[in-house]
Amino acid sequence: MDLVYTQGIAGVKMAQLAKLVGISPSTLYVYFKSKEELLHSIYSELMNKDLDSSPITEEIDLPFKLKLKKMWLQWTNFAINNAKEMNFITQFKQSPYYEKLPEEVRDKNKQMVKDMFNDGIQEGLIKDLPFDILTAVMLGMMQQTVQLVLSKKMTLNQENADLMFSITWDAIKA
Amino acid sequence: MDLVYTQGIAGVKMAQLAKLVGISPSTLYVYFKSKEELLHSIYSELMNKDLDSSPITEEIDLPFKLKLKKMWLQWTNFAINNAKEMNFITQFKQSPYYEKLPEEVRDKNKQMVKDMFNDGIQEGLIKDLPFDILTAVMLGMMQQTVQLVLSKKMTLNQENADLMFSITWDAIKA
Amino acid sequence: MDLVYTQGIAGVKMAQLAKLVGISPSTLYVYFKSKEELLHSIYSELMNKDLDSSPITEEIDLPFKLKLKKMWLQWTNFAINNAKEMNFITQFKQSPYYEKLPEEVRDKNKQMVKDMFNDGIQEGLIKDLPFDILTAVMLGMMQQTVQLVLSKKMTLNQENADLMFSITWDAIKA
Amino acid sequence: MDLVYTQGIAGVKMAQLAKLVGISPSTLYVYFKSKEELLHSIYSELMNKDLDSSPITEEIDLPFKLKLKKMWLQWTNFAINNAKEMNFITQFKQSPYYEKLPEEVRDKNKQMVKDMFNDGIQEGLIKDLPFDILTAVMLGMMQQTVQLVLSKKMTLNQENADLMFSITWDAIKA
DNA sequence: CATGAATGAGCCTTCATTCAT
DNA sequence: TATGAATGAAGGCTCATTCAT
Repeated sequence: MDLVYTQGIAGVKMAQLAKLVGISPSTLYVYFKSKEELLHSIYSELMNKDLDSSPITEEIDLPFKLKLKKMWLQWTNFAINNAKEMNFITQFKQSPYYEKLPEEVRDKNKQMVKDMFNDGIQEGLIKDLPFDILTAVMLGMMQQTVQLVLSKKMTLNQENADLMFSITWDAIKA
Repeated sequence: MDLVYTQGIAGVKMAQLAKLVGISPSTLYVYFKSKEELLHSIYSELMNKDLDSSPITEEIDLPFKLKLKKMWLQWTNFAINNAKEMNFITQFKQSPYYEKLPEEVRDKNKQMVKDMFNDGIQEGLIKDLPFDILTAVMLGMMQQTVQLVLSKKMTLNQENADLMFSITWDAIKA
Repeated sequence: MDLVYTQGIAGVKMAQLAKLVGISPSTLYVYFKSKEELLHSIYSELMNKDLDSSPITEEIDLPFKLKLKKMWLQWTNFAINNAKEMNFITQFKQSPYYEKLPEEVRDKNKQMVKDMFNDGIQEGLIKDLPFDILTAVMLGMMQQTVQLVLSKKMTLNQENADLMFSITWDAIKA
Repeated sequence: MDLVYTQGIAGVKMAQLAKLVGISPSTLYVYFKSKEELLHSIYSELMNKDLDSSPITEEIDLPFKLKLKKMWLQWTNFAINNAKEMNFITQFKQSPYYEKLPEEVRDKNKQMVKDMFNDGIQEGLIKDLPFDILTAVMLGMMQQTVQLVLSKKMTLNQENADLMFSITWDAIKA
C-alpha cells in the first residue's frame, strides 16, 4: 500500500518491494508467479477484507435517519482510515494490470444500502429517487468529505460529521 | 489524452505517442526536453485551456439559484465533454511526474465561485458554510453526475439536469 | 552460427551475441523483437540461402550416373562447408523455439531429385523403389560421409569421393 | 527421457523433473550433486544399459550375410524402440553438459562388429574397405530406416526389413 | 526541423542450488 | 532420507534518451 501510495502502481518495483519486506526478489516469485499476479492477489484480498472490516452493522431499533447517518459515517471513516487501500484499488483498476478479471461483484453491501433506501422511501422520509441517484448523492458527499479530511482542511470530529451528514440528508430528505 | 485514458499515464510510451502523432520519437525531443516536460506541458496547457473553454459567463440579471444552476450545469457538461482531459489531470496529479510544480493557482474560476457563494450567503439563500464545504458539495454532486452519465446510467437531459441540481440545491440551500 | 555451434542454441545469450557483433544488446532488440524472433529469422534466411547457394545445377548432357554423382557430391560438399549452418538448423528444430512455424516447404530441390530418380528408374539404371527410400539411401550415405570428414577420419578428396559415391551407387543401382 | 524428448535437454528443469518423479527438488540433490552430475549419471547408465539390453547375440552357425542382417536388424530395432534414449544421448552429446567426460569407450560392440566385418572381408563377401567406412554405411542406412519408421513413413515389417537390409548389403557386398 | 540508429539503465523473471530442520 | 523455504546469479527485454546527419 505504501509503495503504491507513494510511487504509483507502475512505480512499484519487485526488488524494492522485496527489500521492504525483507526478502529476496526471487522469494517473491515463490509466492507470486508474476508482478501481475501479485497485484491481482492484493486486489482480491482487499476486496474481501474491505467487506469484512467495514462493519456495517444493522442496528434495528434506531430511527431511519440515525441508521443512515451511522452507515454513512462508518463508510466515510472506513474510507479515511483505509485511504491507501482505496488508493490501491483505484490505481489498480486503471492500471494495465487490471484487465477485466472476472470479479463476481459482491453485492452484500449494495443490497443492504438498497434495502435501507427502500425503507426510507416507504416511510416517506427521503425522496423517491432511483437507487443509483440516492447512492450517488451519498457517495459524492462521502468522497468530498474524505478529501477534505485527507487534505487536512477538516477533521472528522463530531461536529463536522454532523454537519456533513446533515447536508447529505438535506439533499435527499423528502 | 487517448493514450492516457486507455493505458494509464504510466502506460504512455514516447515511441507509441510519436507513432500515434505520425512523427519519429526523436522529433518529440525536438519539442520537449523529456517525457516529464512533455507531460508537464500538456498539464499546463490543459489547465489554461480549461479556463478558457469553460465558458463560465456571468449573466448579471439572473436570480441567484438560476445563476448557480447555470454554473453547475456548465461545469458538469464541461467535465463530461472533457472526460479524457479531466482523467489526464487526475492521473497526472498522482503520478510521479507531478512533483509540486509551482502551479500558480488559477483562481479565476475559484474566485468567481467564491463570490457567487458569498452573494448567496449574503442574500440568506444558502447555508452559511465555509467556502470549501460548499464547493465540496457542488463538486461531489458534479462528479457523481458525470460518473452516472459516463457509465451510461443516465443522460444529462433537461429533466435529469434539473433533478441533479435540485438535489444539490436542497443540500446547500438555507 | 559459431555461438550455436559452440554452446548450443540454448547457450546463446543475447548479450554475448551483441558483443560479438559489436553492438549493444538493446540494439539487437531494435532489429529483432525477441530472441525467438531472431532465431526464427536466422532459420528462415538459412532455409532460403541454402537453396540459392547450393548450386544444384542441372547439366543436361551427362549420363545419369554422373549426374547423380555430381548432385550427391554437391550436397555433401555443401553439408561439409556449411556444417555450422546445418548444425543450427538441426538444433533449432529440436529447440523450444521451433514451434511449427508455417514453413511452406520449399520443394525446389526435392522435386529436382525426384525427377532425377524417376529418370534413373525409367532408364532401368536404379532400383524401382519409392522416392523416400532412394532419398534415404543418399542422405544416409551423405550424412555419414560428412561425419567422417568433420571428425577428421577422412578427407573428401577425389578418391574418397569416388569411393563413397560408388558405395551409394551400388546400394541403389538396378 | 520424456522431458528431454519433449523439450530438449536445455528445457529440462530440475523442479519439473522432481515433480514428475514425485519428489521435491531438494531431494534430487540428495542423490545428485548437481544437474550436470544428474545428466552425466543418466548418460552413463544409458551407455551401459544400451550395451546390456541390446542383445547382440552371436549365433555361430549362420552364414555371414544372415549374421550381418540379424545384427543390423537388432540394432535398428533397438534404435527404434529406444528412440527417446537415443535422443537423449544425441542431445546430451551436443549439450554444454557434455564436456569430454573421460568416456571409457565401450568397445564391446565395436569389436564384435569389427570382427564380423573382418570375417566378411576374409571370406571375400564384402568389400575390403576400412572399418570406419563399412560401419558408416550400416549406420547411415540404419539411421535413415529409423527415421522413416519414426516419421511413420514406413513400418519395419519383414518385407521392409528385407528391403532395407538388401540395399545395405548391395552397398557393401564384394 | 526531422529522424535513423543506437544504447545505458534498469526491471521482471527464471532456475539451479543451499540449508536448517 | 526428505523437504520447505529461500536466494544469488544471470538472462531477456523495455524504454527514455542521445546524437550525428
